[in-house]
Amino acid sequence: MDKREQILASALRLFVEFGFHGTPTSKIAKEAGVSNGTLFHYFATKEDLIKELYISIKNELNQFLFSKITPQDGIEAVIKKVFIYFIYWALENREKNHYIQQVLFSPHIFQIPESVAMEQSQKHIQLIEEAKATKVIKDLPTNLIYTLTNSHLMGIYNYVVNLPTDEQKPIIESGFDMLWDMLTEQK
Amino acid sequence: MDKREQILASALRLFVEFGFHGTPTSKIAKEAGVSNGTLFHYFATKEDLIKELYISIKNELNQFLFSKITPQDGIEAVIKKVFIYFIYWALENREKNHYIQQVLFSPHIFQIPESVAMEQSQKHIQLIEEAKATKVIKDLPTNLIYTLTNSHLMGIYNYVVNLPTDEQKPIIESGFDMLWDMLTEQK
DNA sequence: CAATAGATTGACTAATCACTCTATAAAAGT
DNA sequence: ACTTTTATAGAGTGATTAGTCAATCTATTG
Repeated sequence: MDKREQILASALRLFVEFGFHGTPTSKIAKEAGVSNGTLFHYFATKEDLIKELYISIKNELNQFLFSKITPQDGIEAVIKKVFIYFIYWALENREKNHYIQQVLFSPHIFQIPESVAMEQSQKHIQLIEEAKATKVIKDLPTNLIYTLTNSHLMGIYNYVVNLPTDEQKPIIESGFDMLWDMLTEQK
Repeated sequence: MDKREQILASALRLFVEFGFHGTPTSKIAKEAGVSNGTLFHYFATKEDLIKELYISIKNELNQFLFSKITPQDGIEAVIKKVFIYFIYWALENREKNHYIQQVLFSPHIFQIPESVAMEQSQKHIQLIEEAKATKVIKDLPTNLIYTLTNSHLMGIYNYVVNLPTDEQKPIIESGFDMLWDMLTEQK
């Protein structure tokens, strides 16, 4: 792992444990095994570090999610895969998931340029639009569906994260079914 | 408003705008119109201030929610009222709602004693237990219902907060219906 | 009214921290 | 081989900040 990544990895661990305030750049550098100066060679400011860490995690997550879908998947299968694999990713990458939330509810979120935020949600928005267009799901505002899906995901995650591994799967599955029932017309 | 409350009010505003790190105690004191020393007379540490602000907001919210229910309300009506009024409270108290989330996804949350956290969720848990016992809602784990309800609430709030006032009500209403459908047996 | 307790002030301090700067080493380019 | 660029180190710095303290002011009480 190169120094830049080493720094990001240490920053992640420390920010999640001690918060942005509670984590001096010196401590990050130390834990990453680099000097103070090196940290500022890669990241001009601490704020930059916070921001780039957020962006890199988001990108990693998106790449992971969309690597799981195959061309022959129908829209429902795609959405289900994105849902299910998000939970598994979050469970395997708890710190990263926590970090995303931490930034989301902090003033640092305003440092993320609108364009970057858009780019990251774009593919998800497209999925919803497609599902709406093909009448698979209800005709609710796209943003409402997007927001509700995200919060439902966080809800399921928050519950299963405290469960023993073997009890997680059924909850995750029925978690998806609940959402799906909510988004599709009742027959 | 006495000085203690003045300090809490200023802290709220500044913490939400600039974050915990970005808000020096001196700035809080200044904005509250008290001296530095006075702030530390009421709150031994900055951490204490963060913690007590959180607890006071949570208590205020709970008191508000349960003041809305009347003895003749059935369990469904009670749950609906708690749901709907939470959204209205959050819309009227955006900073307070934001602050709660901010603490929730920060390391400061670990400063809140377990007992206080329990006390605050207890009444909500009881509602769910009662609804389950009277077979009004599905027999899912209470904690799962609690978590899903909370995240659904946040989802609805996040959506309606950007809407013009007159478009909020129908979304909030159908937001409740969606949740209710999810939690009750399909007929 | 005297005495005690609590409230308030603001200057002060010890510590911390983000970031700079200079020096050197390594890599890349020509 | 020589020059330029990039990477790394780590001591140093100026600014900031949480929290202290001694002094004064303001109720409250016996």
